[in-house]
Formats: sequence, structure tokens, C-alpha cells
Amino acid sequence: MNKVKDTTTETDILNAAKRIFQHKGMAGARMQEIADEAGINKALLHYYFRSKQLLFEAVFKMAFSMLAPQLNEVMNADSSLFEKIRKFSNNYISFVLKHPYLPNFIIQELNRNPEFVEKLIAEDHFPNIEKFKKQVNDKVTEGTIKPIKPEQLFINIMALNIFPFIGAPLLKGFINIENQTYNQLMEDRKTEVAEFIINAIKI
Amino acid sequence: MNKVKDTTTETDILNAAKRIFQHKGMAGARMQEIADEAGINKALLHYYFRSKQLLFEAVFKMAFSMLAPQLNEVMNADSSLFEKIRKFSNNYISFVLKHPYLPNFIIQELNRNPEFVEKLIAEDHFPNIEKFKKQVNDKVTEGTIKPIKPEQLFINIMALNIFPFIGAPLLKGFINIENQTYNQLMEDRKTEVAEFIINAIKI
DNA sequence: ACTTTTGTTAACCATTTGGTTAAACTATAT
DNA sequence: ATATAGTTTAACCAAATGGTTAACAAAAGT
Repeated sequence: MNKVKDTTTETDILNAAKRIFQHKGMAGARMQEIADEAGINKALLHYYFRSKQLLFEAVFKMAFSMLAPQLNEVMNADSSLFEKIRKFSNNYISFVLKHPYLPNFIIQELNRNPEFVEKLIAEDHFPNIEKFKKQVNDKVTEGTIKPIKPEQLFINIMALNIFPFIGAPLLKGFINIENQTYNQLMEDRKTEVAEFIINAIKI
Repeated sequence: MNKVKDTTTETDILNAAKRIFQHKGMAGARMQEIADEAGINKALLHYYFRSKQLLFEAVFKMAFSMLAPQLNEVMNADSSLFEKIRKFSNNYISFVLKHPYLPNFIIQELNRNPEFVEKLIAEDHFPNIEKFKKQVNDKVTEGTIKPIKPEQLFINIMALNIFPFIGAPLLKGFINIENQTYNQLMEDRKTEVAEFIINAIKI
């Protein structure tokens, strides 16, 4: 009964489904296309995951669990506020450059299905930013940084790191540059975003 | 041949389609549902717009044309750089608070269909940020603001203004607050975002 | 008055789509 | 070797879906 065997088929399916779902979303993805991508028969998808919905949820949770821990680790570390901002920006952008479709996939499906957030919160390892909030409030009180609500600072950090990937097609149009140049901008942002934020709040 | 009559049916369809498309996306929307929402027969949709694709494109262009001019006007105005940042943030957030689903709709469909951007660029009134870029470069040269690439500053402005709406479900989960509190945060951002940006670049 | 154009509907159609079934195949244990 | 449990497939199926047709109603033009 042990899973000594390599579960290649199941993981093949998951990876194929991840690719298709991330490109087309839940509604736009087709079971047949996922089966083709995985190189198997469509019935096997149902054998392993019962329904499109369950397959989707498996993919979604996998995607979310690739991103959430990063946020959690950095935000709850013992490092200073500025270090957190630097580390998160660097880590996050490096990671997303390797998985460019992940953030958009998650945000998109959460918008279509807002009640899904509650399910995620109930799960383990959902990010918690209490420590970060306290840290910001302390620094504001002691006058080390400009007054700002922790929530606003948090939103700003997320926005500056995540949006450039989600809004890439639009931004490329506005700025009028090609993919490669845009990627170079992202590369630069690994450090520049953090400095931008720190400049905005330091006294 | 004059359109003296009110084109209620056509606009009814457009408005209904806008609501459905914005909530469910192109792939997730159903023609029947749009017809129901508009209170008409499904065949009428095809009578007015031929196909789902064309109806979608009509809705998309309408949505885009509600947002793009704002960007254009502010960015190409004669006002100072800081004024532009303040005005855009205030205008944009005010507008989106009234149309919360617009930005996500546009960004989402552009991600599914990146070649759509080229079509938009070809159309009239596609935003142009050359004036803004020159303005930033000048101020950097004369030492009035910290060195920053105009493209990066532009991305930051867009990110800080747009992302809080697109990422709302996720951010509400992270910050652990309700809709009303979140809306108050957005209200505050009308002015705070601009000051955050200005603090980040002023010397 | 009547003809033509425009607007609207119910019924229909072909295709797509998620899902099922039963049979075949594979490996493993006995 | 053979029974057994797990894996994979081809063939099906019912429902949903985008789109069409033909008939009819309402304006608009003459």
C-alpha cells in the first residue's frame, strides 16, 4: 500500500493542469486539453481527480502554497523592518521571474471566487502579518520612520512587487518596450523596489 | 437614418454584457446569461453583435476607453511632476471606487490575450507617456528628485494605484479586515499614495 | 394603403464539454 | 499459473452552449 512507486501520472496531470489553468483560467481550460498536455486519456483525469473542480482546487492550492510561505517567512522573521522589505522584494521578484503566471492565476481566481479566501485562511500556513504590523507601529512611535498605517505600507509593498507582473501586458504597451527590456526592468526592481519603499518612509 | 430614437436595446445589451463579462470574464460568461441580464432573447444578442467575440470586444473597448483618457490627460498636462502624481492618484482611485471591477477585467483579458494590446495601441487615444518621461529625466538631471528611470517610476505609480483593487480579495485576507474597512483604506489612499511616491523620490 | 426595413422571439441545430462505463491491460501477490 | 488490485483506454452520453432560422410585430418610407 506504500507509495514507493513514482506517482508520475498524478504529478504529470498536476503539472499539465497547472500549465493549462494558469494560461486559460478555470473557465477557459478544457479537460481534453489538459489530458493532451499530460499525454493521457481524458478519463484518467477523472480517475485521479474526480472532477474539473477538484483538479482545479488541487492546482490552485499547489500554486498558493508556492507563494504563501515566502511571505510568511519573511514577514515573521526577526530581521529589521528595512531588511524585511529588502529581502521580500528580492526573493519575491526572483521567484516570480521563474514562475511568471503564478500571481496572476491566483489573483484572478480569487476575484472570480472571493469566498475561496476563507477556505485558504482556514488552511495551515496562511500568511500572518501581525509581527510586521507591530514592527511598523513601533518604528512610527519611536519616530524612526514617517507615520504610516501598517496596512497601507503592506499594501504598497505587495503592489510594487506583484503588480508589474500582473499588469505586464498593459505596462509594456504604455511604456512601449519589448519583452526583453521589460524583463531587465524587473531584474532591476529586485533592489530598486525596496529602496523606493524605504526612501518613502525613512526620515 | 438618424439615431434620434434612444438605442435602449443596444445599450441595454452593452450594459448587461459589461456586468457579466466583468464578473465572469470572456470564457466564463454565457450568452444566455447576458440575454437574461438584459431582459431579452438570446437571438437579439447576435442580431446586434453577431458573435460572442464581437460583443466582448465592444464591451472591452468601452471599458478601456473609460480608463485610458484619464491617464492620458493627466500625464500630458502641463502641470508639474508632483502635481501629476497627486492628480492621477486622486482621480484614478475616485473613479475606480465607483467601478471596482474595471481594472481587473482589463488586466485579466489582456493577460489571456496579449496580442490585444497591439490592437489597442493602433486605436486612437492610446495613452502616451513621453511627456512624463521627459519630465522625470529633466528633474533627475537638475537634481530635484532622486535618480530613477521614468519607466520604473511610472510602473510604481500604476502599481500603487491599481493593484489594491485587483488584489483586494487577497489583501483583505492578509490584512484580515472587512469590506467597509478596506474601502476606508482606499479612500485614504486618494492622497496617501501620492505622498508616498513623492516622499520616495524627492530629495 | 402598402411595402420595406428594423426589431424581437420561439424553436431548432451542430458542436463542445464534463463526466461515465465497461473492457482491456499491467503488475503484484499467492 | 492465476487471482487480485490498480491503471489506462475507447466509446458513449446528457447537458450546455454559441449560433441560426423562420415567423412575426412594429416602425418608417412611399
